[in-house]
Amino acid sequence: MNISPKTSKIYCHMRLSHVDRISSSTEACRLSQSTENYLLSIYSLWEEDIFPTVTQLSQSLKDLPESEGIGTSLPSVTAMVGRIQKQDLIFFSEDKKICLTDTGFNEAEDIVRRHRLAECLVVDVLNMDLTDAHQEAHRLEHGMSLAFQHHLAQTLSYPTRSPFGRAIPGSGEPILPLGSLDLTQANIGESFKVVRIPQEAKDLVKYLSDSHIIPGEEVVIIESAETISVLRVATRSSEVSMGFDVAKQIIVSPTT
Amino acid sequence: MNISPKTSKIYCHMRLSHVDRISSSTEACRLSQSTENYLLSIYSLWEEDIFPTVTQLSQSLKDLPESEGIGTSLPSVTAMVGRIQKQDLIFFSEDKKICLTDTGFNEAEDIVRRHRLAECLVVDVLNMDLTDAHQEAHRLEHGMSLAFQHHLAQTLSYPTRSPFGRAIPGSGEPILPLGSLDLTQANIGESFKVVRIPQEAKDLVKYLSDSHIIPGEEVVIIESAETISVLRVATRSSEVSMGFDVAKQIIVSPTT
DNA sequence: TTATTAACTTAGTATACCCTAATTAGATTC
DNA sequence: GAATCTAATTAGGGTATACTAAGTTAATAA
Repeated sequence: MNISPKTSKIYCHMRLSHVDRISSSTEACRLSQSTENYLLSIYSLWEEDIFPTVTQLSQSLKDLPESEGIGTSLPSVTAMVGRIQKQDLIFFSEDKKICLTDTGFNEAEDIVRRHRLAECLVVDVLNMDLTDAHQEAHRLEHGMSLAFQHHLAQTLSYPTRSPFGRAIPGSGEPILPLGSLDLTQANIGESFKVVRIPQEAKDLVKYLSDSHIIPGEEVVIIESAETISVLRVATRSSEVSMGFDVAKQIIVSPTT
Repeated sequence: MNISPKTSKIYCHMRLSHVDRISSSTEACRLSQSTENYLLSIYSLWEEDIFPTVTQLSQSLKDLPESEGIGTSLPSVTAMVGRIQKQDLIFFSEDKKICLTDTGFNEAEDIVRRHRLAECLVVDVLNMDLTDAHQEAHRLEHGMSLAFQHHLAQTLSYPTRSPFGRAIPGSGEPILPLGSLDLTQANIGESFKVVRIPQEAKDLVKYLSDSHIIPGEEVVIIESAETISVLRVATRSSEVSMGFDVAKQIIVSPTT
């Protein structure tokens, strides 16, 4: 099958109204932490227009902080996915891709919101290093009640994006602002505002935040050496280099 | 055996230097949430000079918020206590009372500190209701890293007591200030400062905080009707009544 | 001293996770 | 079309946690 990712999203949602109706029954008890992790991963991939296979999901779970590779063997993931499927949070498309049902999508939005609000908490309130924010949030997210979430959002004046630039579900913010592109696509000499940076790799996050390449800051491409796939970027404070693979993960939008 | 509780505390500590030395070996991985809950309960009881039996512990675990009675059957507690004992966090005294080893005591202090700092967070930073603080903190405590703890303490200007008046371990604060007593022991007409109030029963917490009977506030006993075991107390804003059993749980100290 | 009770343990299960190793299914390739 | 390779599952086991029901032990009471 070869539907474009965007189409798949719509397809996914059309599907679920079916699936969902079949049995959205007994869900009195909260989801397990493991289940929450799975939904978080699946949602994050969905934001990148990816509907993962079991193998891909297993791969992406390995990137989750705190898990340290535990619970990510293929059989474990298969079994876990089976359990989550039984709870009607996900379903398989015909081509074996994992998709969120309506219920699953709502639950995923909730856990992602908690995660990103927690990131705001540790960075904006507790002044912790951006480098640790993702990991800390990942530990905290499971213990955040709905009331806690609301009060936290209020305290933070209803943020719409995480410190890494990820949209907080329910805030009305689009996943990416219109017209945004990754750094490799940005024109040399033009000024761009950083929208989003990667969050998993600690070293990278440290490098970027030290270089003032964080959401809200302005950057200008100075030089793009395609042969060696290195980009040279001017930031507020200095000039830095980065490989294309890293640049691809940095989303910017034109300064209007 | 009939050692007084205070004596027992000392006894306990003398013991552990033995016990601890035997095997303080492999504890690379963090404690399970369940274990943390057990240590929290045992530590809280210890603060009240109680060294619980398995049955008492089972009882006190039922009072923990969020657990909703789950995991508190006698066989479950017996088994769990056995596991925790194997980790050298607790041991049994000759008269079958559960005591913390040195390691266990340190771990317990840590989890209690996290719990009480979390209570400060939800009340002082997020402006949540005192009524919910205990429960919210109980959910959050497990996800708080050491770094998070430190930053939180700093943000809160290193508090020494929880919003309910419980001492935060490591802050140097004594469990109870010298000369403190419970409300039933307070002289009529004298002014006292509230030190500590109960935290578990939500209705009671609501009643007390609505009546301005919270740590730091001043109260005066107006009347003690022993025959009906009812105390009449003047607070900053009004006069309220309470049974002796409740008054016993409210600790005050003389206003010097 | 025996009967009763309270406190605790053991037995026997169940569930939610985790793993490695072996096998099947599906697609690709020769 | 048979060989191969990858993706996914099944097989077989393990741990931590939960339960009910059926003992056991120790103290108390008759």
